Amino acid sequence: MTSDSPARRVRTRVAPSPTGDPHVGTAYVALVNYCFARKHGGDFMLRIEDTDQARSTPESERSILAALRWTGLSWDEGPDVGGPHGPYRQSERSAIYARYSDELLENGHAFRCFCTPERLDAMRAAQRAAKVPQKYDGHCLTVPPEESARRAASGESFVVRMKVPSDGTIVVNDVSRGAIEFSFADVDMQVLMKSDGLPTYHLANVVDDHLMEITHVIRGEEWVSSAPKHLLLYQYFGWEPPALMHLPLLRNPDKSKLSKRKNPTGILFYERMGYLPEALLNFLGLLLAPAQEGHEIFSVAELTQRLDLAKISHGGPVFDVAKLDWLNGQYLRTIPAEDLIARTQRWGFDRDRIRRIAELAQSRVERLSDLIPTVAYLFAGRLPVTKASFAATKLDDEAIRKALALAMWGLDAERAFDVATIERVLKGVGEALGLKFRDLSRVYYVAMAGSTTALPLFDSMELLGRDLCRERFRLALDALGGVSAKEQKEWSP
RNA sequence: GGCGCCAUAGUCUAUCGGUUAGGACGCCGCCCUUUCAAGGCGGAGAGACGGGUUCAACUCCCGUUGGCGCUACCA
Repeated sequence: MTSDSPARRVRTRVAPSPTGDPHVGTAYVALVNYCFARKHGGDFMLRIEDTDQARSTPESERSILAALRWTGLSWDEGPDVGGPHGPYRQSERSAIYARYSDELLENGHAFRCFCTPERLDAMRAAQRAAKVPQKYDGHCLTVPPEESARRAASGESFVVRMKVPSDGTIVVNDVSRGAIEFSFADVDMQVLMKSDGLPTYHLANVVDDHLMEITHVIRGEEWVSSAPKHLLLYQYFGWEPPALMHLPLLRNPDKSKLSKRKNPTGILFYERMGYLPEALLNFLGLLLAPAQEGHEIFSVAELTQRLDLAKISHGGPVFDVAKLDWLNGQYLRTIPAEDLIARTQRWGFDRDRIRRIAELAQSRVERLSDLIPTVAYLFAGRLPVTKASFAATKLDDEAIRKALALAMWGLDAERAFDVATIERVLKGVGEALGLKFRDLSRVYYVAMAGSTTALPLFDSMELLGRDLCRERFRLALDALGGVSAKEQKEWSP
């Protein structure tokens, strides 16, 4: 099967894990999958991979759906729209995975592993010390099937691991990278079912892609090294594997993997900053399809025409905000003025938001002409804060930086971003630093509003939203010289 | 450390053995202009390094270096 003449109806998917804020990388992967499916008259679906009970949250899932919807990309099947291959949320498919895991166990392609985390840790430590590759040593491979079944039945905790041939090689045929060969000796006996009875990514992914009739798996490069395991699973089940394609990972300007510590990575950040979804998608599209000379501006429909998986370049592209800015400007300048007004209204002037801001501002203005300057920071992106801006806080440099860092990290660890949460976290920082919140708050006013005079802090922050607040924290910290690695270690909770 | 992926200007990229190495962002300059933008025009700026193969290498091969990813009962 080639990417140009698929034998079956093309079906692609994007499968985010709801463990954090919607990431631009998800939009990037969704975009290719969407365009590829459209190009071939196929289906594009959304699946939620929430098998990590500890980290998955419904808030994150809602936020990811909202962010993806904002981009304008639409899916034919998914947890919100349904479809014939549901459920589309992995946490609702446990019975299915258990069945396939049992099948593997029965056929001898997998085995129960009763090793404790402690033994596994010790094993890895020893391997590290001996400078040998870290992988499961096969300790439970020798447990006889009857004993294995008995121990499981008696309630002993176990995981299911896949068996891997002891020698030989396996070739991963990547649509654009070509053949990539791996020795089985380098493939670990991956855990397929966790002790909580839920599958790991590897099992769930393979089972779902097969059941959902996915023909092309287009995903991030971080999956290349586990592709052999996936292929092996298809083989064990006797299923035809889908075509595989690994996209390069988006990078920070320093070439490291795009991360929120160094850059805004949230789709919603770009929304809050006032980028148009068309511009964001156009920008991401530029990383997927070579621009024709002098023709950098194109729609998703045009990208769909031009997309050629084999031609996507393999180097990890830096997410160049300057170029996104230019593109967004192009879009903003060419849409009709009526449209500009409507979009601006939708972006930051919906009735409820305006009303709330007006109520907060009312007691703080004496003339109507005071209003706009008073609330301007709520409609701005990045603020021009400098070291001098913090003079009014009357705190020393280190205290300010620590206050900012602790607040940023504390807020990052929270699921919610509302007045109550923000208040709790920031006041907690005050206690940790032994400062009266009244004094400490000035630091946050400057960072969030650019001045110690503003509408109430917690409301302002909620109104600004998590992404914009994080960016302002980051910028304020930068203005003061940042946080050294040593400080980061000392200050971390 | 092991395995894998990658390597053209600061950034995104074109080139699929023979080009003055093309375009876009950014940067600089000029023009337009009541300012600032926008717009127009122009400019500086690139094949990581070392070996091969070939009449010819950015392009193919090998090595080095560098970047990145994986190396979890996370995805």
